[in-house]
Amino acid sequence: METAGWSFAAIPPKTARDKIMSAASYLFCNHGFSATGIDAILDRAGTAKATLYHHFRSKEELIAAVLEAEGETWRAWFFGQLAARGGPERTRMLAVFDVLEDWFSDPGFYGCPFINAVAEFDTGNDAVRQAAERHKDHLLTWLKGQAVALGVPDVAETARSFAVLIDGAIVAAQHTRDPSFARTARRMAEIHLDDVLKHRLRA
Amino acid sequence: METAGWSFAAIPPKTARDKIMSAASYLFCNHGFSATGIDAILDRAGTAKATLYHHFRSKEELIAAVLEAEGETWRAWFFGQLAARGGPERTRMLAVFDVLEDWFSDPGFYGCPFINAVAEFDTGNDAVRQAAERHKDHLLTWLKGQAVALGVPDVAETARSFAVLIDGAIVAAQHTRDPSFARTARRMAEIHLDDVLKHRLRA
DNA sequence: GAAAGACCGGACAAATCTGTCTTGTTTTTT
DNA sequence: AAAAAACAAGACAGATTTGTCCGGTCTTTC
Repeated sequence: METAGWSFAAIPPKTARDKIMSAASYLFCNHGFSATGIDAILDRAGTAKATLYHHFRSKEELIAAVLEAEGETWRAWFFGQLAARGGPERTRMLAVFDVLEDWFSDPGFYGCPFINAVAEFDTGNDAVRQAAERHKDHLLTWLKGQAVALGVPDVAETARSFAVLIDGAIVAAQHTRDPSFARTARRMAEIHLDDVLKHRLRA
Repeated sequence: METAGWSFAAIPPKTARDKIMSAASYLFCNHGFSATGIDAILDRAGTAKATLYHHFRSKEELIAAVLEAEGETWRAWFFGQLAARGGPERTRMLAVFDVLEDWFSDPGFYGCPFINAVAEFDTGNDAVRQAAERHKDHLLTWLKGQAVALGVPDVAETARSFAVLIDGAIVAAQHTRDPSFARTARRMAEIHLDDVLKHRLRA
């Protein structure tokens, strides 16, 4: 059904644990975490309830496992796509928005699981918030590395700017189902880099 | 407790209907829509269950009413803040990010209710998605009006760019609890305006 | 070949969910 | 003052929730 490769739900499941993870990923991400019941996951996975509670102590632990797996799968796909693209440093850094557009264009695109999870649980759920923070740290680290390679004067601020653009593009694309918001974000990233690198030449 | 004025939950409730709306706003926005039960709303509101179902046919209708009221209250606050700020056109358009920073700085800030609602329900819930679209249309209309007043060549693209920056700043501030992402977004808005207006001078 | 673990199917418990209904009191309107 | 609407308090129904447990089957591993 889905062959995009950025969702854990798309990985062909072999063991019962994988079947549960795959079904839970799909349902959590498409219908929400609270709204998805254990029974619905079991139905979709075709497994027994005892099997689920053998592998996961609670629904909360299953949610954490799904978020972890979704993040890992997505990052492997995302950074893999980035690594496959060549060109000068600047082009490779801006390529994040080209890869984002591919992501947005998938018919099964449901936004960022971490953004969605924080939005749903929000106040008081530190486990979810910390998982989202870890995920975003991976991205920020990569962005900082690229910024350093580019010779950007304020590395942290450039990484923050890219993070804002990425989050904004994700949310806008999720709401409108219009993948071209990735290009809108890309244009702003371009002029941001022009701006900070121009200032560097002046100094 | 909360005096910020941008949340419906902060309006002093008088009638039982308002008490229900206020309690529902707070709980929905802070603990999630699905996770908040009718009984929890009743407890917080101090009203009877029959009263709730006298005013709202179902929980779904209550959610819709809360979203509508939250949107209306927020827009009244937001555009009121913007209207109170003077200065040249450019400054007033960029002031959206100053007002956003005030919003982010409130201890009770829980993100945008519409972003959170779409994130939670996502697939298949057109009512929520359309409510979010209506809300965002208000903002886009205002942004386009400002862009026209500024003499921006591509009004639609500038409005889209601002929308991406606004959504991105909201999400980043919600995740990190760091209001200064509004300033990061503002800087990119500045250079975006510089860029499009410079091109206009060239032509 | 035997032991161990993974898995199925479903009953079961206890709590919680949304929504209805009844009875009676308070408030507002006419 | 009388009629009408709003509200409180809570019982109740029916469905659904998470999580446990039991008995039997299959597959892997040593």
